[in-house]
Amino acid sequence: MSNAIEIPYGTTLLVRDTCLCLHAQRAARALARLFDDALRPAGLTNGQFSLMMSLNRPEPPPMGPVAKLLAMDQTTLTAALKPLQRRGWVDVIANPKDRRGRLLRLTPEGRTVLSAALPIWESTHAALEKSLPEGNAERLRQDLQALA
Amino acid sequence: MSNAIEIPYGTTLLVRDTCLCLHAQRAARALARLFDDALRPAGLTNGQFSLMMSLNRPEPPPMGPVAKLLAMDQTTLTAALKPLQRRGWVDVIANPKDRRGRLLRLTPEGRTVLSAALPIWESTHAALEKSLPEGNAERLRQDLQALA
DNA sequence: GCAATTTCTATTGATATCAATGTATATAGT
DNA sequence: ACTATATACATTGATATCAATAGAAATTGC
Repeated sequence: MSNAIEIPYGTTLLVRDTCLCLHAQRAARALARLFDDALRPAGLTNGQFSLMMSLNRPEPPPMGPVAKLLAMDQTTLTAALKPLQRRGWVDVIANPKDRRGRLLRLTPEGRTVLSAALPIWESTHAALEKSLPEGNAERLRQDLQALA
Repeated sequence: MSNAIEIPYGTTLLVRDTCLCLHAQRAARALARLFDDALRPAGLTNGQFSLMMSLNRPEPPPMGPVAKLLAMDQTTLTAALKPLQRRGWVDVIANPKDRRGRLLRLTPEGRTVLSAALPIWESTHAALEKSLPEGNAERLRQDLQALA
């Protein structure tokens, strides 16, 4: 008898075909590339666009809620802010209501960049939705929402 | 009159709620955390699990098709292989049929690690599917597949 | 008011992701 | 065979992602 560990090839195919995590990572990579390419002329990645858009509020939000909204680790958010701060598109200011925390505020330059990127997002997203069967976009949004 | 650029808050909310790319990134992050946590005792991340599982084939595959299967950049794959090679779980060998290319092969140790991780994946994925409404998992898989 | 706990964020180290570029080999056109 | 093009992969540099840890300030229990 053999001690060799064998995972049946059929099992491999099953995991490949059914793993929701793998499917989500694949789709996330593909969509990231799509929007990164489209937004490149505006100088933003898809993540930077989403982050900056989430900061366009009447009142600058603290970091915690923004990280939660984007379903990302707080340390990831800290790192993601660095290049945006460096370019002068986002200010990280003290929170007068809570001296532990910071507030994230778009600068006027940041708003200019973001508004230039907005029509690119609109056309790219419209083309994407059009490429999906009727109704699938909304259904997909709801299904994804249930995971995050 | 003012030159200030203003993106209406309503536009921000619309982008947040409808952007498929953002929804996909959020879901991908959430599922990555779920499986990373579950697989940690096995010493694998979700991405390493998917990658190693994709290498469990009758014949060791070249890098290109593996990168395509995972919908990742080829340079990402090269980088992802580094820690697996270092730990002796994957061998990168010359391709006798094409001297430009390499073949990726699980080592016996790699198969041991992978087979230990497999039941963790099974239980984690079963629990995940159970948490979704009946039929949504399969539908979601198909919708995600259409994107990647 | 004080101590214990919790919350908010930063830092460090490891891995993941991709663009840009370069090198080697294979393939196609002639 | 020769040249031009295409393919396969590595390297570098920038950003993204998270765990582990630590510090500071707020909150809670008393």
